[in-house]
Amino acid sequence: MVHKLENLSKNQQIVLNIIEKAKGPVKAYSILNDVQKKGINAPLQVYRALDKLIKIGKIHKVESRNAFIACKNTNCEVSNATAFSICQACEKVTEIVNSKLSKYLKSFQDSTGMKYKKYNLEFFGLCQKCKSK
Amino acid sequence: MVHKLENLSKNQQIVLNIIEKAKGPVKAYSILNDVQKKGINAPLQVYRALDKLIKIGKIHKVESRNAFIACKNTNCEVSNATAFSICQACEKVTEIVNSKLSKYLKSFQDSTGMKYKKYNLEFFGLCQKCKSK
DNA sequence: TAACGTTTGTTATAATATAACATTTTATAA
DNA sequence: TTATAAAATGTTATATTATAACAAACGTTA
Ligand SMILES: [Zn+2]
Ligand SMILES: [Zn+2]
Ligand SMILES: [Zn+2]
Ligand SMILES: [Zn+2]
Repeated sequence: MVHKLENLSKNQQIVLNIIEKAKGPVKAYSILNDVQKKGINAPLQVYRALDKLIKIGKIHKVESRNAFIACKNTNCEVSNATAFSICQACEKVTEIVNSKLSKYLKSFQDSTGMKYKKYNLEFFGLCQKCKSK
Repeated sequence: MVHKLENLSKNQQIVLNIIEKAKGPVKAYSILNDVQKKGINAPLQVYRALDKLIKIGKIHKVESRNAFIACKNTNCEVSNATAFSICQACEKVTEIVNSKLSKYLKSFQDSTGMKYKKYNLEFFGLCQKCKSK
C-alpha cells in the first residue's frame, strides 16, 4: 500500500495535521487562524488544501456545519460514501462506519433510474452525554 | 387537514411563492433580488422567512448547495427526514420520496446507541439527460 | 385592555468561499 | 539533462452566505 501522506504538499500537511489533532469538526477560518504563524496567510491557501484533502479522502466536509473532519475510515480513500452522526446540543460529530448502511445506500435506486456516484448522509440527535442531562 | 398556508405571514408567503414557482433550488440572495420590488429589502427578512418555512416543512435546505427547494412530499410536515438526488452536471435537484428508504433510515441505529431525531441524505450523480450527453 | 409571542424593518457586520493573476515547485518523459 | 506539463503557492481583491442587535408593529388570547 502506498502512503499518500508522503505525497502531500507542505500546506496540505499543515492543514491535515490541525484537523487530525482536533477533537471535533474544524472551521476553515479557525484553521487559518491557527496556521498564520506557519506561513499560511490567506483563506485561499486553506481552502485549496481542504479541497485536495477532501478529494483524496483524508477529510470530509460536514455540510450542515460548514466544517471539516478527519476521516476515520481506513477503507474510505475517497469521500464518495459518507455518513455522520451529529449531536444538536454539543455539536459532536462522529463518522459512521457501517457496511450494511453503506451497501444499502450504494445500491439504492430511485424511481428515475438515476445512478449515484456519491452520497452524504447526516443524522441529527442527542449524544449519550447530552441525552442524560 | 389544516391548511397552513393561511397562517403564513406576508413575507413568508412571498418567499414560499418564489421557491414553489422555481424550477430548481433557489439561493437566498436570488430570492432577495426577486422580492425587492415587493417591499422586502434586507437579507434578514428573507432568512427569517426561510427559517420558518423550513421549520414547518414547506421547504428544505439543500445543504451542499446552500439553496432552498419546495417540499414535494405531502406527508412531510416537518423537515426531519429528507433525501435528495442532485445532478452534478446540471444541478437539478429532486426530493426523493421513498418509504422503504425513510423507514430504513428512521430506524437506523449506530453502534453508540444514539437515537436520531432527524436525517438529511444527499445523493450525487448524473441525471438521465446529462448521462446521455 | 393587557400581556405575550411572532413578525417586521433597519443598519451593520460576521462568516464562508472564490476570482484572477503571477510565480514556483514537482513530476514526467523526450 | 532539458523541456514540458501538472500541481501547488502566494497575493490582493471580492463575492457569497448568514447573523447580531435593537426598536416597532401585529396578532392572538385571557
Ligand atoms: Zn471517511
Ligand atoms: Zn452531545
Ligand atoms: Zn419534503
Ligand atoms: Zn443533469
